[in-house]
Amino acid sequence: MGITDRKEREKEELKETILKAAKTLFLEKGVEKTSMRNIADRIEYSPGIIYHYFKDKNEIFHALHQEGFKTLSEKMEVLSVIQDPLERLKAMGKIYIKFAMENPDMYDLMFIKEAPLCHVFDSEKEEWIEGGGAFNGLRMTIKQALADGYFPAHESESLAYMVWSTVHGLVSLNIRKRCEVIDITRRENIVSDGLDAFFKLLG
Amino acid sequence: MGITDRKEREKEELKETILKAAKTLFLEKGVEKTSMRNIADRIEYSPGIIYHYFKDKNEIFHALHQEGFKTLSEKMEVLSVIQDPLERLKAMGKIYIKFAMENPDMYDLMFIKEAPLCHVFDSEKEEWIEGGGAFNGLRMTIKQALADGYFPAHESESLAYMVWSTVHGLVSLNIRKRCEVIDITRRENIVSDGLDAFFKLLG
DNA sequence: TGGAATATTAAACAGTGTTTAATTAATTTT
DNA sequence: AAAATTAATTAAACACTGTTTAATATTCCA
Repeated sequence: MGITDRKEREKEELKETILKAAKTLFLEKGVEKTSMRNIADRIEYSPGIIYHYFKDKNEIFHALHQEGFKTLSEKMEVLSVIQDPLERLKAMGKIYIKFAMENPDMYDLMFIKEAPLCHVFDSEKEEWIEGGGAFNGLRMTIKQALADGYFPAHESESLAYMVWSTVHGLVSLNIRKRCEVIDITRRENIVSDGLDAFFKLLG
Repeated sequence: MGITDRKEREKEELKETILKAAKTLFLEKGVEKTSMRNIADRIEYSPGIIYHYFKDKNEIFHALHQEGFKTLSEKMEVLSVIQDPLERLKAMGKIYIKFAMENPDMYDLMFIKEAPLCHVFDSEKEEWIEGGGAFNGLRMTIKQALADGYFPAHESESLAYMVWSTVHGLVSLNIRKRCEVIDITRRENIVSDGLDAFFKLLG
């Protein structure tokens, strides 16, 4: 039946409209400072309607959260052509940081904010699927590096976490404006300079 | 005159009481979820009174912020006896992480949350004094390390930022519950294991 | 066309940070 | 000591917030 299909589509459309408006506002003025009424105003509907499409504000957040991970993992796809694990690792770091610096609010949503993660993995103890997939790419690369003789005496899981921590630290301190302590002449490029320093350390 | 002094002291006392109540609640249920009425309830005063001692909620946050930095810098004092810069750097990392893991909510307040930093350095462009002091200790240690021949071809500012980023990343990903991606058998000790991996990389 | 289902809304509820004017208490001045 | 002044404290209000409810408008199918 094409009719029910179209109905479904139209329903999906409004859902999409809500999501788009929410995204704009969330990334513009932050999640906390965006109210349901703000979203409703923007799409020219009453606030109540949103609750027909999303359980609550957190569910909207969660939908955008997933969207962000999809975008990031798409950007990581180009890595498959890089054979050398160390080179791939470095390229990975660059992509990660580029994504974070180009979409700071989305990065914030994905990795810094706290609110709604319970939503993400608490349900059915499925352990944060999106994030797990992304981290697995890093883990595999590290494992291959170890197998190829890089980083002797290291162990994959803690090394992978440490690598992730470094790139996350570089961008999150910057996003959350803790870089005021950095020498002003170095501040502008401190994130990529820090990444280079890390690469130098990796060898 | 002792009388005005005592008055001053009594005034300070209520301020201290507010601060203590706010701290308890902030660290118990988070800053966002603690309302001014909650604080007022706890000290058995009306909500309005708080505004006689603090401009707004942010100012309370800021006061606790400073307190956290004082505590952390006190813990760093023992470092002065360590001569070798690399050893001192490692000890620094351990203290930093220990502080963060023992006071996750305070750490969150100091380095992860975003709200009130404008308060901290925007006033008089004095550039985030507390944080600057703490970072300077790291910077000095790194500079000494470079002077002593450690980390050849590295440069102090970006290296210092990278080191800070790594330890911050290690703890902040953990505090903000992004460690669900880590192998469950390794999860409990992943922060200190990650730190060890970093130390191994430093040499 | 009438009845059922759905979409949408207006209104209410309990909460928020903050400001205001009023009230109580303390201090100083007469 | 009494009155006037100042400070401390409060109750009430304002304009918000997320969410729920019952009522209304719209659409669909028989």
